[in-house]
Amino acid sequence: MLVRMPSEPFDDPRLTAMGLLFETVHGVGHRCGDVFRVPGISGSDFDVLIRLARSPYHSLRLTDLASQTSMSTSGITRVIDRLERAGLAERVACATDRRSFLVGLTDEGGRRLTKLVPDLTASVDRWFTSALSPEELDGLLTGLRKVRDHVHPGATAGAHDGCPADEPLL
Amino acid sequence: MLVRMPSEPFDDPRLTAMGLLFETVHGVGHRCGDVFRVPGISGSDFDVLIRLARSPYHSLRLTDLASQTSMSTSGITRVIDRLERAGLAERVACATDRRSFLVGLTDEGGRRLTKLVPDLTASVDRWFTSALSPEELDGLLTGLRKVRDHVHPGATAGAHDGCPADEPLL
DNA sequence: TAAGATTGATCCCTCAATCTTG
DNA sequence: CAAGATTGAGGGATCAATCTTA
Repeated sequence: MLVRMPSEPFDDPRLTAMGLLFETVHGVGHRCGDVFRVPGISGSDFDVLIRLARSPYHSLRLTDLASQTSMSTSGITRVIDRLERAGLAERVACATDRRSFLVGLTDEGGRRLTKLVPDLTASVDRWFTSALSPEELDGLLTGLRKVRDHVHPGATAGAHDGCPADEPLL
Repeated sequence: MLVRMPSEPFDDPRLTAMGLLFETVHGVGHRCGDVFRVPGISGSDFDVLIRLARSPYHSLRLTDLASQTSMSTSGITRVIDRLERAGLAERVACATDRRSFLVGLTDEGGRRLTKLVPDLTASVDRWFTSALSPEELDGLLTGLRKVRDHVHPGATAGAHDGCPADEPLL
């Protein structure tokens, strides 16, 4: 205990930069999370829902959801279990590959999302984007985009390439 | 299923900005996390260890760790349980307030951290800071700092104000 | 053999309730 | 009563193993 240690390596600017990055999202998540945590939806649930809403025919394969969200396939399985149990999404067997499932947004899922998004947008504005000038925000987003592409190429993976029909599910 | 929905509210730039923020940290965490995950240290464990290392006398109160890290006091209790079990930190009863504990870094904890940090710094450099030009990084950090201060004032809380002795623990 | 999905075990965190001390 | 810390219950994520299909 109580070793006298050179604090230099612990104050490396790259380390503090990472610390800042984590503290910031943690804080933003904490502030904005209440919006969907109240109606019993987790952050991952919301992430999946909005990705479905933005996809053609409101559907994606489980695998594509996994790679887009950087979650394990196991994790996605459980998210969809929850959403299906809540009636917000549903699995549809893939016509061209019998190993695979598409996940589609239900009407109720769409309604819930539509109800939720304005509040969330306001909250994000309140706690994140409005804290910066347009120039500052632009600088931040440019940096983020570049880092994101560096650590996670394929963030937009599976936007309907192989299996999923380019036709409505039903 | 398959409602035709206006995708406009779902593509609100503030929402995509938040999505980008989350994707980025998630990606960076995933890339750099192996450095400490391998020797069986979680992200929160590391966060606590390095905060201790940076504090005077390598010690902080549980409560202060909680507010600095934005974790619940319960969460901090369990982190310290793990670190104590691993011999990397130890509780010391607070002399001036018998409800409170200081947590101090052990010699072994200091060694482990010293061993870990260079690898981590290299990994952060590899996956985060080196992806940007100095100007871009500067813009990113400026924005982050501003948002962080907005959502989480008191990030530096408890840097020895009340209880903790301004003297060595032992 | 590999890809898509699921299951069981386990880890980490939070909330609510509780105990002790100020 | 308020503050510091701990405990039990429960949610959410991962890994490794497994099953089915390509």
